Amino acid sequence: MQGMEPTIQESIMAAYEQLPPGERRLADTTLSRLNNLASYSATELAAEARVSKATAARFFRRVGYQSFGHARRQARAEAHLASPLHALAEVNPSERSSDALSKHLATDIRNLTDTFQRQSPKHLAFAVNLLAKAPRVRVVGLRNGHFVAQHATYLLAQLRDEVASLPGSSMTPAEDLASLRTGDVLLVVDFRRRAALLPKVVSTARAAGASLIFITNPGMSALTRPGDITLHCLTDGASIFDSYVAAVSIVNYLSTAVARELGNSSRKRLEAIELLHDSLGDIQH
Amino acid sequence: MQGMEPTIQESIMAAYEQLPPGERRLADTTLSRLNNLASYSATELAAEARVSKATAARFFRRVGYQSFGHARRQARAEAHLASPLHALAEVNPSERSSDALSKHLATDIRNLTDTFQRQSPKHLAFAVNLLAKAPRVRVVGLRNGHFVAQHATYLLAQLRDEVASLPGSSMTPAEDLASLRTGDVLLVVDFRRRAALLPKVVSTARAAGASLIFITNPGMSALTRPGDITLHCLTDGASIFDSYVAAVSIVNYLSTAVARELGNSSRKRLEAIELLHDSLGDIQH
DNA sequence: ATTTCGGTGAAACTAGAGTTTCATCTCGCT
DNA sequence: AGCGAGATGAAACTCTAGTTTCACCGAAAT
Repeated sequence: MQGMEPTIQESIMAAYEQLPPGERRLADTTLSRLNNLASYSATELAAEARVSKATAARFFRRVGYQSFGHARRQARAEAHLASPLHALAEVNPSERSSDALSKHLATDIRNLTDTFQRQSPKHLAFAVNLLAKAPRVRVVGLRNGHFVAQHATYLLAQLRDEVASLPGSSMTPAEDLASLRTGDVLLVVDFRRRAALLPKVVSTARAAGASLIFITNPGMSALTRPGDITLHCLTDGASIFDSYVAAVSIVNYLSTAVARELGNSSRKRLEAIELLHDSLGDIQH
Repeated sequence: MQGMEPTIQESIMAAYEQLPPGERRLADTTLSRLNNLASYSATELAAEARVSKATAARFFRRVGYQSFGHARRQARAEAHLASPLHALAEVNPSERSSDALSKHLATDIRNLTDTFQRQSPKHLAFAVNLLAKAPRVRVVGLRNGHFVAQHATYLLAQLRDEVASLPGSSMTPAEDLASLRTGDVLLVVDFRRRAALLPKVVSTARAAGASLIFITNPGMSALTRPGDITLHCLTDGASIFDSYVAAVSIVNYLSTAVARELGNSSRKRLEAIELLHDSLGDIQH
């Protein structure tokens, strides 16, 4: 670990004994705010320690930083390390080779939490209601979104009738789209690097009077119109590939909520499917 | 609760739909920094969202604050109120919230962390090496595992040649399986409620001398044999449906690691695919 | 007692952050 | 096409936070 620059705390503690009284008070208040130091201004810290701004400026220089700004920047970097996410990511402290693994995990946890944090319960409830009550539900997702769309279709089809992925077995989605009517729902999975086909699908469905629900990442709003429901899912990847963990999680949540809303009817349907699979020997228990 | 001033998040979300594109990007970066928003300057946020400082100033005014300074002050007040990560607090057994959304999120975070915790770096590295170096890679997943298998195929096919999902376009996987030889890899996605077909696929591949990598949940080992690689993914759902978030995350991680292992060759392939898509007008940028 | 020297705050100074203005651009609408 | 309405960035501007200067103070040393 040699050659590593010291943390703020280490820098301050190293100098602590040599500090004059005023600066020592300042050191104390600084240390006590260490976790979110970056959100305090030098002036505030100075006031808290009952010293002048001048002393504050000198203090941060004395303990080794070029300026308060430098100390603050490092403080923020450290705060990031000390965050709960990082702690969780350190699942295996013995392994130093698991660095990429920790980073990956941290990224996905962040995607999940940030995604759910920004969901509006109202929008979610509205989406669930549509998915439960619409005469037909169609799901479309291309390229990156395709597998998410398939998952959604698979789950919803266990709960209710008239759920289908499109394009279905046929090559083009035209026929499937043609069957859409007012009141039907099109669930659109639309991620970065959208396929060129998608805008046409969407506008066709819109023209047919279908309600639209989008699962998309922030910054992809070009296809949406007022009245649509948009559920934003973060897709930041730790490396070259985007991560669709949050989208999969949202799909699961939506499906669960649809099941709850449908109540008995969906339960019966699930049981019927179960029975069918059993009699076909389709599943190994 | 009436008369209570809205939180930063609420303020932003309320205006979110009406925001122009630039300000919306800014809203996204702001929301993603919500935890320690106070430690960022408006200039930094603006740079992150690739908008001008002017837009940043307008943004905070538009969402209802007198100035950025007011927003920042409130952000710090909230940060001290709200737990570091509201959601993560719900993970531990205090369990005071009956909120379905939090429970769902907590379950998926637990799935992720527990899944990564139990991965052996050695097994992972071995799997990555196989996926990178094998002459052919085939991926199979049925029912619940199908969409995960598709995702894996989609990602790996961008990195190397000879990756395919099976069953492919044909109805039965027999022909695809027939082409497997010693040294090839079969990636098997095998979750609870396995389809009856899967054991046959696996035994055929084994007979052909292919190496087997399993992505499966704990307690499904019936198909594995010594020498296979098994990556266990938790699939506990918060409610009726199992959650495949951890599996999707592992697939992403594996693919990323394969890309790293292949280095230049995979980079070239990615670029070639990119170029191809562009020339086909397949993607909207 | 005098000198010296580091600590300190007031105030001048500077730098940089935040705001405002204004010209440009891009839509949607006639 | 032509015309608003709104979005946006560059640059001017303002203001505040941070730094520096400088005079003063008090304690230790002579």
